Amino acid sequence: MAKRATASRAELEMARIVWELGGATVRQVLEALPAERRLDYKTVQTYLRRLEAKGYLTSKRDGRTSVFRPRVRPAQVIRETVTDLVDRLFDGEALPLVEHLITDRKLTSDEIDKLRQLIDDAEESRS
Amino acid sequence: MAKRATASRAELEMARIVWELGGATVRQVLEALPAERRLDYKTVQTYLRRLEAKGYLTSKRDGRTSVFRPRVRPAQVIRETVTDLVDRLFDGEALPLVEHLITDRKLTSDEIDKLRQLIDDAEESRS
DNA sequence: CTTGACATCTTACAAACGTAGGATATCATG
DNA sequence: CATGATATCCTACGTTTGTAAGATGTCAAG
Repeated sequence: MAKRATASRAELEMARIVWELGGATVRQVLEALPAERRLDYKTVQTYLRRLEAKGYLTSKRDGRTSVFRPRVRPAQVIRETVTDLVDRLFDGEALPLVEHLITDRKLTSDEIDKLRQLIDDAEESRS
Repeated sequence: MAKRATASRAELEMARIVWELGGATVRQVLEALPAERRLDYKTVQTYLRRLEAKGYLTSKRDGRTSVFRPRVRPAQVIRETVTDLVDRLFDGEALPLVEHLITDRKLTSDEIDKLRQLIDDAEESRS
């Protein structure tokens, strides 16, 4: 595990979009941001550049534009980020966070069904 | 909701301990930290002071020692923190995070049982 | 060809963070 | 009472973060 520097909150926000699109230009990321998140083009560019420097993304020049693509697997970054949160806010226990998510964020009944399914699956693959 | 400044990662780590203990001195927080987290007494003190300045804690002098206590409800801070994470990393969707927690962090079967219970309860109180 | 529009690259810059040092007061103990 | 341990208060300081400006290049349209 090459220990890359941790990505900041704003950087992760950009990274997620790149993951979702599979790869993206600065402009595409900018446009994929929620409407209320009004950032300058240059700002987004800075974040993507920093993510590249930190090893999260690679860029390839296509004409006069750079296309950024994922370099580490999202699941990996998510794991690290969530682990850090769980460690700091929940003393390393995952369940309280799940509990918070279920009780505090009102899940729809669809989501609850889906969740039940997930649990069954998880239990099945439990040794 | 008086918009207090967001607490940093290290600060939240301290806040959690104060919540857990109900109230604590610098030394108590220091000693409650995981062994591998080797921070200076003064560092912890700085975090607690900053948390107080940001409105998360209050302090009361007891002799020559200050006792810090929670000023905002933990659940509130957790909600804000988790919401931010979910927004940035999961596009606002809570379920994928739950999914990650269930599949990626191996929950024990005890935890899975507890989880089922939580879900049933949640469904019950669903309108 | 000139002029926008859009890119990149480099640089900036204040605020927040992580982490602690110094100065100084106080309390227990030899 | 001198001394070490422990506290507080205030100050510091390099790094990261969030956010963008300036300089410069390029392509497409009039």
